[in-house]
Formats: sequence, C-alpha cells, structure tokens
Amino acid sequence: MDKTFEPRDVEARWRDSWEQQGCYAPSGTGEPYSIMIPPPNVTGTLHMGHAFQHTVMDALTRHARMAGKDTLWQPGTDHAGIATQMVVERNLKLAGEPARLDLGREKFVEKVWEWKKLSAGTIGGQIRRMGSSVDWSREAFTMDPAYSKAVIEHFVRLHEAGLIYRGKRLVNWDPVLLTAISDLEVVSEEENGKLWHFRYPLAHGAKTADGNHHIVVATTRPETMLGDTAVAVHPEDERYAHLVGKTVLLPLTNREIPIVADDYVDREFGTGCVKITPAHDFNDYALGQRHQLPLINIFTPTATVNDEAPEVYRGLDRYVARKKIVADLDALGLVDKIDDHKLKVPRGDRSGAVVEPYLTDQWFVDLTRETRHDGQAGPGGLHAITRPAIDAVESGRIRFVPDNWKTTYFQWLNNIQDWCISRQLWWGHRIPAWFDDAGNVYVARDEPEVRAKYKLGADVALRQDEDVFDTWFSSDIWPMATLGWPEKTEALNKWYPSSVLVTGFDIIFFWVARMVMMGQYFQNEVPFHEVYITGLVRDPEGNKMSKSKGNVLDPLDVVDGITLDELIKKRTTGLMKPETAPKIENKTRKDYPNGIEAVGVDALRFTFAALATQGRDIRFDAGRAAGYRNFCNKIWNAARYVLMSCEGQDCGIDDAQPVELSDADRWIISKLQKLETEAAEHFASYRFDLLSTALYQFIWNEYCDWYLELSKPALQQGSEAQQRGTRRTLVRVLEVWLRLLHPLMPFITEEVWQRVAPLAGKVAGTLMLQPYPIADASRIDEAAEADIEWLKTFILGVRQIRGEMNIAPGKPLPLLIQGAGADDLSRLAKMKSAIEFLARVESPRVLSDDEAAPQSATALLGTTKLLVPMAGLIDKDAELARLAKQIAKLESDLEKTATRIANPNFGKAPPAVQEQAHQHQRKLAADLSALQDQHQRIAIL
RNA sequence: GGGUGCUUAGCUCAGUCGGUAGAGCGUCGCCUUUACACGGCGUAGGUCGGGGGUUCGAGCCCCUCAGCACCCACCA
Repeated sequence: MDKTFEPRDVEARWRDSWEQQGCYAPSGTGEPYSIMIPPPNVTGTLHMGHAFQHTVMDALTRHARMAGKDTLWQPGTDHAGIATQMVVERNLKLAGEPARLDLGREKFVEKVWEWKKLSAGTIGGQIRRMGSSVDWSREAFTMDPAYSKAVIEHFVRLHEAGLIYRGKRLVNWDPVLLTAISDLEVVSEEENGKLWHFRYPLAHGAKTADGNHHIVVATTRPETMLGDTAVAVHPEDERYAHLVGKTVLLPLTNREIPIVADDYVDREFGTGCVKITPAHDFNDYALGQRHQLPLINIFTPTATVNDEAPEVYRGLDRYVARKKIVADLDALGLVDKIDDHKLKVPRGDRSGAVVEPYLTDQWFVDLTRETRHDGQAGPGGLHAITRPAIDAVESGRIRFVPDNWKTTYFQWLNNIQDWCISRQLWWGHRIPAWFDDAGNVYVARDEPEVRAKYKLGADVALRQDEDVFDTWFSSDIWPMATLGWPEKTEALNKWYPSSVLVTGFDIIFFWVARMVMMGQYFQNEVPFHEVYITGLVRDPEGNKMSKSKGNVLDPLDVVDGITLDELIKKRTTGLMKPETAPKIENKTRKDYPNGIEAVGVDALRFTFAALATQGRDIRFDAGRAAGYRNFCNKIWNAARYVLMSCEGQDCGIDDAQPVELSDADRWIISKLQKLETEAAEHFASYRFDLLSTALYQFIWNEYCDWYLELSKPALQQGSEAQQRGTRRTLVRVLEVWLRLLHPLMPFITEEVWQRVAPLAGKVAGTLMLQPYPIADASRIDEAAEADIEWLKTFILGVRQIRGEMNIAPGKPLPLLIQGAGADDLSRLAKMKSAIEFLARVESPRVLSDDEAAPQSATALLGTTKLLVPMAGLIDKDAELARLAKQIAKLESDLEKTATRIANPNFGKAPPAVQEQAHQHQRKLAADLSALQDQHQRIAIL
C-alpha cells in the first residue's frame, strides 16, 4: 500500500465494478425502500447543490441497502422546457447557426434532443463519479415515450374530471421568451423608479371640490394609460364622492372613461385617484371585473404598442412609448409632478425580462373551486386536489424534516391560485387538445380518440394546440410515472410511496406540493413519507451560487482539484455580461487564492455530510474538504498499520488458539457498540452532521489516537493469547467501522475493506452489500471504559508536563506516584507497558506513605499525584508558573460552584443535581489544595 | 404588510431534557518516534448580539430591541 491515499484509481475501479456487478439494482428481497431523484435539468452540468443532495440520497440508499431493504434509487433527468430551450437557443447563436425561428419547430426540437443527449450524458457521468448508487437500468427522462404518455394521461384525466379549463385570462407574460409563465416563475425585486402624477381632465364641465377641472392620478407605468378604462376612487372619499359616476376625458386618446368607486383604492396613497387598466394589471383586472369595465389590450406579445393605441405610439417599445407619453402629456401641461419611487419590478426568473400582465388564452388547473372532481360540492369547501394535499401533511402521513417547513407548505396551499400550465414554447409535451376551424376545442389522448370521443367525421379538420405544458406539470407525477403509472406495475406497487424525498426548500411549491397533490389525486396515497429539506450550498461569503455571479463551483473541480487560473477561466468564459469578468476574477482570487486542492470523492461527500446541519444553508469551505481529505489519509494509514501488524499472523479468528482480550480491546469494542447505536439514531433523524462527527471522532480520536497506540506495546510485549486478542480486535473493529462509514465514504472503505475483511474472517464480496452494523449491548464494558479513562488521564497528565516544559517527546521521563490507592496499584500493574510506552516514562515508582518526594512537576490523577522529578529537566519558575495558572483556574471554578451552592434556594434543586454540585465542589477543592500544597513545596526549596 | 430562520472561539459551525460552554480549520510551542508531516504531542482563545423577565439555576424558556438572511403578498 502507498503511504498516501490516492483516490482517483480507487474510485474509477470501484464505481465500474459496482455498476457492472449490478450492486445498484434492488435486491428483490426485504422491505421496500425507495428514493426518487429530483431529476436534474438537462441544461448542462450538475452543481454543488446536486452533489450535496446526491450525497445525502446515496448515504440513505447505501444504508438502506446494507440494512437489507429492497432498495431503489430511481435516477433520471428533466426536460426543463424553458431553461433548456434557452440554452439551445444561446448555443445556436454562439455557434453562428440559424436561430430557432429560422429553423422551424421540427428542426429546432431535433437540436434540443441532440443537446439533451449530451447533457444527460454529462450528468450521468457526474453522478457516476460521485459514487451515487442509482439503478441505471431504470433511468428515466420526462420526455421518454412512456413518461410522455403518462403526462397526457395525467392531463386528460384531470380534464375529464372538470379540473382543467381553458380561458382568456390575465397571465404573467414574458415578452422576451414570448410565453406565459406561472406566478412562481416571477421574481420581484425592488428597483428605483418614478411615480408620475398626471392630470386627467373632467368631462362635461365637472369640477373637483376645490374647483379644478381635472383630477390627478399617480402611476408608475405611464404607458399603460393608453389602455385605461376608468379612474377609481374610494367610496367613502369625500373629496371625490360627487364625481363618482362622472367621466374623465383620457388624454392622448380622448376616450371618455368613468370614475368608479371601489374600496380597493387607498385614500392615503398619492391623490387617492387610481387609473384603471384592466388589461395590464392584476388588481385593475379584478376591479374591472367588479365594475364590468372593458378590457383594452394595448400591447403586442413583444410588449410594443399595438393598434389599439393612437397611431403615433404604435410599434413603439413599452419604454420608448413611456418616454413619449410623458413628454406629450408634459407638452399638454398635464404632468402634475414626478416623484422618485421604489417599486417592485416583476421579472421572469429565466429571461430576466420585465413581465407584462397580458390577456391570452391559456390552460389552467383548477386548484381553488370548492367542488370535488365528481362535480359534487364537498363538505367544508373541499377541493379535489388542494385539500387532500393539505391533509396529507396535517395528518402526519408526510413529515417534513426539519418540521418547520410545513408552515411554508401550508401557507402556500392555503393561498393557492389556479395554475397556468400552458407555455408558448417548442420544447416540451404538446398539449393533447385539438381545435376545429370554428375554434371549438377537444381534449383526448390523441387525434383518433378525439374523433371517436366527440364523434367528429373525417371531414372535420383538426389542428393540435401549439402549446406545451409547464415542465412542472410533467414532473409532478415523477414518483408515479417513473414506476410505470398509469399502468399498475409491480414496481409501482412496491416502491410507491417512496420513502423519502430529498430536496431544497426552493422547490417546495414548484414541485413538492404539486407531487403531493397529484399523488393524492391519482393514487389516493402520498408520494413519499418524509421530505428531507436540505439547505442551499452557498459560496464562502454566503452568497447564492449562480452562473451570472460567477461563483459556481463544479463538484468535480473540488474532487480533482483546479488551479486558480483555470477556475477563473471557467468562471469568466461564456458570460452573458462580459463586463463582469474582472469582478468575478477578483472574487475568485479572494475565495480561492491557491485554487482548490484535489480531495477525492469521499472527502467531498464527507464534507457535505458534515455541513448538513438542520435548517441551515451551508457555506462551502474548501479548507474543510481538505481536512476530510486528510481524514481519508488517516484511514488509509490506520489500515496500513493494521495490515502490517496482522497480515500473515494469527488474528484469532478461527478460535483454534486461546484468545485473551485486554482492557484496551474491551474498551474499544465497547465504544464501538455506542457508535453503532449513535449511527442508527442519526440515520433515523437525518442528522448527517452528527453522524459524520461521531464517525470522525471515533476513528481518529479513539481508534487511531488511542487504540492503535495501545496495540503497539500489546503486540510487542503481550502473551501469544493477548497478541491474538489484540490482532483480532484491531481487524474486527476496523472491519466494522468501515461498514459504518461506507454510506458516506464508499470508495476508500471498499478499497480498504477488501484487504481487511479476509483477516476478520469475512467471505469475499463487495462491502456495499454487507450488513450495516448493529450494536450489541452485551459488549458494552463500563469497567474497561473506566480503566482506559484512568489510563488516558494518567498519560495526558504526563504529556502536559512534557509539553509545557518543552521536553522532547522521545525523551524518557522518571516518574513517581504519590498517594496511590488500591485501584491505582492494580491498574498500574496491568497497564504498565501501555503507560511506559505512551507516556514515555521509565518504570514508574510508587512512593510509600512516609517517603518524601523530591522537587517535582505535578499532575493529578484523582487524589493521586504524578510526579516528574525536576532535577536537571525542569525549570523551577516555569513549573511554579504552570501551577499558578492551574490554581487560578481551579479557584475561579470553585468560586462559581460555591456561589451556586450558597444560593439560599439551591435546596429546591433536585437532590441528584445538588449531590453532583457538592461532588464537583469537593473535587475542585481537593485538586486545588493538592496543587497549592505542591506549589508551596516547590517555592520554598 | 404577513411569515421563517440566524446572531456561540480569529473563521465555519454543533450544543437533543434548562444543570461545570464544544468540534473542525486556523494560531502559537515542541517533535521527522517504523501507520500517517495530508502526521504526533501540547497550548492559547468565548460577557453565547443588547436589555429585561421566569427559575435554585438560562446559550437553551418568555418579552423586548438591534443587526443579517430568506420566503410569501404587492398601494397604483
């Protein structure tokens, strides 16, 4: 074995071997356990967030598999309509190829399929590299033929139940992508803007209360005034009460529009008069419905002014039109004032374009009408889709981890709107709806079915709806459709509901809630029992990682390492805004001054596990990953030592020869049981941070730091039977913790286990199919643990003196023991060789009661004193200073405890707590007096 | 406006039942001792954001203030 662990070859070997051996496939026996991967978008490559979540899922999957369950981790990818279409369009542009519209739908979609193949391949490669044990034989894609069939079925059945409708509604329109998007795909951010105050002249000589012939309206969007169909005031606003029912003459268009009263209006804001544009504002739309106002759409799909407007504005972009309208109104003396104003600007989350509320025909899922799918009114306003989704979580049939995310979930569902599911895109599932020439719409699974269902003759010309579904309308059946739904397959029967969904909070609405809705609706069953919500992986400064910010990290760059220059190059090429490159370069230099060291997959996975604290985002820390790379090396070398000590030797496995276990052997075995218990708890509660910490501490701080060291004198000086016992323990404990660690660090554990397992009497095979260790309470040995704790205190005491006095570690020290009790003597006798080896002391001598100690440095071992004679070794003043420091610490501790006990009401504390406090006080007092005594004795000499 | 988190060592974060404040990394000192310098041993470093309350006892529970982050809704 090499002196350092080199992850690359090891990883390559095992990931191929596991896959080829079929280890990732369900075993076919045991209790079913399944996880559906949140299908990554085929837009390119996986980022740190994926790697993090995949680590969690793989740990759960490997754990379940080792625990003997019939385990499926279902892989696949999502076609991601808008996102993928955009990527391909950009690629075409960069490559100088014909644009989408020039290519035409069929050719363009072919291009997207080419890209999909590429991207899915890359993603598959990344998933394989991370060691994710997904069942590749079941790999799915949301546009596979079978999956597409399920999507159609999904739509048609909802339609048949009356839960789908099509209508002309105001929707969020992206004027760049030229498609409707859902509420969730709109992100609003506060931006600096203006609030314009315009005078609208009153018609027919009407006057305001203060004698003006106009009223003043305030708006942040002057261009929409071309589509105004009313001015609204508050019904109880005395200033305008007499004007309600009168009209104003809309400037520039000279349309006469009414003044209406509606309590939507806030009297305090602006002048209390609101211009109403029902075709271009959601609130105005609602108000318009209440007052039967006409809708005047003044924009084309690209948000230029259309022919409804006066000729001078036609064809102008909305912002150009805005400028001209303000100028024209100003020329007419109708601009009252212009204020600076912060306003929330709604933008499409993909394009970044300012979204326009726009009247179009779209398909909707009814999520609000309080009826059942059978048309009956339900009790208490039951909705066929929404209500059961709320019930599923309220009843505890779905549990969120951490629990508080259910609040978010409920909040959204309780305020849900109908869902616009049609998109004016080319990449996606074409909506199974057909129109005849008269504009009638027919819904069925395909055209023949339409003709049959609606009894249409061959003479009726039908054309299919051009639109496609919102991507989420296909991913919301992911847990069912990947298992064969709508067919009643064996897989569906076995693995639906899945065991746990692992995902980020950012898609609780987009995806989680909708899967629950559809699962409940179609299967009458939740899609998963638990939802483990992970935090977001952020950059070292806590910023969200995004391509445009140039702070994304490819997980494989952490695995394989990357130089600073390469990283900068990666982050700054192909930017949408090339001018941000210098800023990105600076930040990269700051975050990773030396680039990123290669750490290997295991270390990266362990890093994610360690950072996976509950309900908190994680800042990625490359230093931490390097730390766990070191941990891998520690494991590697520990194994190297064990193999060197045990290979070709009698490890006491066959019980042919007598085997004797030492205190140290029984101690580490006992500790191991406790670790196994902890591991089980942490898996059950999804505390991967605590799991990784527990494993790390046991392996490094107990097994390596103490047990391996204790084994050295044992193997040199022990009897044959004791040596067999030590070897057996070395090998067996190692073999067990490799299994415990395997779900987090699959590669190194497998590599090492293959060499260790035979020594531990294990048959050949892969580690990943070995049973996960379970604690055996009968092997807990408190006496051995107490013995080793005593030993540790002993050794630490001596080491402290050595360390603080700067005595070379290798130099053997003389040691005297004063005040030893019977326990000390027996422990001293049985652990003599360990003490001499680890503390590097020459055979310690126990002083008799009447024997005076020479001038010595002191360490306390309970009431016993460990004395290192100072002569020629230790500076008197240094030891005095050291003691003084310890004395000061004890005094302060003692004072705190004394104050606590002195509290007149301390008697109210439980007796056990009181007893504990008194004991603590006695111990502090004893230690203090011992050290003070020692300080005095040295001082006078 | 409504909601959810967060504030603990220089940094990143644990802290479960209210009972003597922890880890990793970094710092500093000693050491190349045959598993490992990607190492060993030792050491320093904290008014637990501020204030108040409950309690025998508060990092933890309650109130309040401040700061940071995020989500939802959007008064033009």
